[in-house]
Amino acid sequence: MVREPLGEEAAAELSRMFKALADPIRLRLLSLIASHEGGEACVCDLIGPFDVSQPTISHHLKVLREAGLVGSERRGTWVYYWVLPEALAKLSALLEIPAASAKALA
Amino acid sequence: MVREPLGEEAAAELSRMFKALADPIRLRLLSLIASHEGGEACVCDLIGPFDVSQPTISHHLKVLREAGLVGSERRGTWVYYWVLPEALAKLSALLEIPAASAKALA
DNA sequence: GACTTGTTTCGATGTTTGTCGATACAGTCG
DNA sequence: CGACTGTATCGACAAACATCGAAACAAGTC
Repeated sequence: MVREPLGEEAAAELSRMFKALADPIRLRLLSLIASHEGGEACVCDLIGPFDVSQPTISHHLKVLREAGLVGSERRGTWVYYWVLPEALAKLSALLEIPAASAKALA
Repeated sequence: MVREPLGEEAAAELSRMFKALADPIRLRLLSLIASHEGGEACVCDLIGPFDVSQPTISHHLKVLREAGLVGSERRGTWVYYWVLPEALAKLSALLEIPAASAKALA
């Protein structure tokens, strides 16, 4: 982010991922999934903690899935979700601003 | 994010910051500012690269400012913007998922 | 003070997003 | 097969957002 001025296409793709994170419910969902034992959680684990309806949770999970932040799979009756660490790592790396480029140290 | 299931208030605050990043123009603005020499840039430097009107750029800068991602100051005729590294570092740290919590390694 | 340039705010408009209830689909168990 | 549980999709609606042009504001110059 500091070295390259970030081309239009790259910015468009990254903004899609950040957009998926730009909702408190989706952030909490992601956190619930990541902190769940085994690194995965079924939808039934994810509905209780929220005040919104089940279809709404399902919608948010779809947004996370289409953004490439989580994977999912049906196993029998339940659908399980897990975090895709590479995607988060990509965003995390982007936001690491070398101290040398901060204004105060320039 | 992995250890704590991320409380409602924390999620709300973080989602506000991610929302500011959830737009390709704002990502490119941030990148332009961060990569500009001296770590800061005046608005006049930030208009050229985009196809949108100048008020729209000003609006996006306001969003970044209110999200606490950049600081700004008027110096004579021009207004300068710079990145606030602590804010980005906070988000970056949040997205660092320890490998141990990935599904495959659980 | 009047003019000019750089920047922000305002009001309006079309689009996107979050949410819901109703419904459809998938799998399990009698 | 039929009933039941878990999950996803659909259609609708209200709220939020990106964008623009016009207008206001700020600082410098004549």
